[in-house]
Amino acid sequence: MADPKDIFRRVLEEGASAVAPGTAVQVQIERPKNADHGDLSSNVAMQLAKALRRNPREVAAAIVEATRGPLASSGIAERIEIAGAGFLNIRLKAASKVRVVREVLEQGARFGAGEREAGKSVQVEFVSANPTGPLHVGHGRQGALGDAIAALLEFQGAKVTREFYYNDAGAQIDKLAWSVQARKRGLKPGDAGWPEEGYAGEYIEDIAREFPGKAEDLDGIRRFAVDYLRKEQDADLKAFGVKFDVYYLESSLYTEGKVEAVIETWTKNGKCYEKDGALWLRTTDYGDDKDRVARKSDGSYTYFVPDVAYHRTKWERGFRKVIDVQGTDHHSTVVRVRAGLQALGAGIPQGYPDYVLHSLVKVMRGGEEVKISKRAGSYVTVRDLIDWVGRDAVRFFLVSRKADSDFVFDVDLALQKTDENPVYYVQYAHARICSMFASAGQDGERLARANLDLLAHPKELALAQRVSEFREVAAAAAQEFAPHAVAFYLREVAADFHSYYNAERILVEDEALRAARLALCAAARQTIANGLSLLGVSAPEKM
RNA sequence: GCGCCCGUAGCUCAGCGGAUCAGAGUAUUGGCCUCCGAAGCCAAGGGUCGUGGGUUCGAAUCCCGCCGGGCGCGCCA
Repeated sequence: MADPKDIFRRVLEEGASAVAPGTAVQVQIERPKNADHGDLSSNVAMQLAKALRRNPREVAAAIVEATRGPLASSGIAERIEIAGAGFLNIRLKAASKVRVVREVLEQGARFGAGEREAGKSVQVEFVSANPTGPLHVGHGRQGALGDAIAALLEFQGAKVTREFYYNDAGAQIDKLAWSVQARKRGLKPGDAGWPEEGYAGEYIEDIAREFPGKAEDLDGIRRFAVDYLRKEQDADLKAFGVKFDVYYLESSLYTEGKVEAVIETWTKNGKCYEKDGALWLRTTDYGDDKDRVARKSDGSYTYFVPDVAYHRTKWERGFRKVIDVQGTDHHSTVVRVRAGLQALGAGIPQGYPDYVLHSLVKVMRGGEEVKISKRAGSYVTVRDLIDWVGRDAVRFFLVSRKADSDFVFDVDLALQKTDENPVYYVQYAHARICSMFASAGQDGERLARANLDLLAHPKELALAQRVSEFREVAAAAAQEFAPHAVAFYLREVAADFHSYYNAERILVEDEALRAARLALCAAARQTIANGLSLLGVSAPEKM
């Protein structure tokens, strides 16, 4: 509540309703980049001017008049200034900028947390790789994104389930088994007798070599290969720092009759019809371009039926908010799955589930693109990236761009210029502050008692204000499923700290001033640690 | 051909429910370690925000066309 931004907003809301009774306006507050425009700014006068058909500056003047009293009693600023076309700017008093430091020290790891999703049961499904090969960089992007989105929602009070869904019995698995069998028999990709669309990767050879049974034992090979690859994926995820609460097997949807049940419900609702020997679902009733086959003429189901059955379980398990993190190559399934859920007539909302689709990662090496495909034999794996640049760098890097932007991972650059990865810049700020405390001593009592009014240097006030932005950054990132906003924000906190550190000595002789400065630095450190934690990146005390 | 996404500095990318939005990093150039960590700081140059229209007092941001790129468009998963 002590956030000056909220106070300013309330003051302006009162002012706006005094000047223009009955006019509904959403007051927007910005933080101007240009210091000449004060610390907080609003264009509410321009918005009202439109509704009132009056000159924006006149409206602004009226608001200034109406808010004089409330602003003074709020104590956050001396006065409102009118600028430009009618902007309302205020300069915050140092005391109100710096107050956040005490809150950070009190709240610790909880600083920045919100209640937007309090009490909600949320599920984030991501990675969901089939056990047919090692995880590739696309899975890495999903892992980094999904885990960060889950953490952001938890930070807003949600109870989050991280879920991994995989196909353990379909045609892909058959191909896997045949490929291993062929390898076991000494065949190589391209040889006569090599399975069509078989997996060519070297890991197939590894599995074949380690399989203790005979090449004729296809079922045994299948079980062994799936088990082998599941373990490998688990190890990769562990190295990546991602943990799942639930692994959901597609095969269970069949064995528990859930796929059949979906067809029954659709049929009962009159959403199916027979044509050309197949059973079709009227997805066009829900915005699809054309109807889709649900049960093929050979009696088997198309993939989206179990997909719908799976999402039905999400709804039935009580998840009212579900986020699926997938590559954009899956975007055509969005409409289909949603349509299928609508056709169940269970009251599932139209926009259920939410999707975060990320563009596929393009890996460049030696100036050439490395093709990413499970079916191709050679692709860059998550494990490769971790080995090359380290877990922290991979996670920070993969999450520091918005999901739908094209992503070029230049392996050579990552290899050669490890030190220039943004993650080190942020971690360095954290380590630097830790280093100061190593020489100054950790004394929470002294920090808590520090007289924050001694902080008056512009860079101190700038850092304090930056720290106070963390709450809204975390809240917005959670709402928009956009962890990259946190990554960008952390760079700014680090920049403000580094700049301050170079401009002013922190460990000064004056004990009171030193305590105040250390308190500010401790707040910055806590903010960086909290932010990095959301991204699954460590905050090292030494580097 | 249709659908979705993208096009912002040499490069990698933020900003996109309009105004105080022309930004960051990197690269280039020039400064800063007898002093808390130089993995840092300070400064400079660099962009008609793909393009042409439209809406608006005001558009990188909203709408339409076009150009360029990506991904989908199966009784594959």
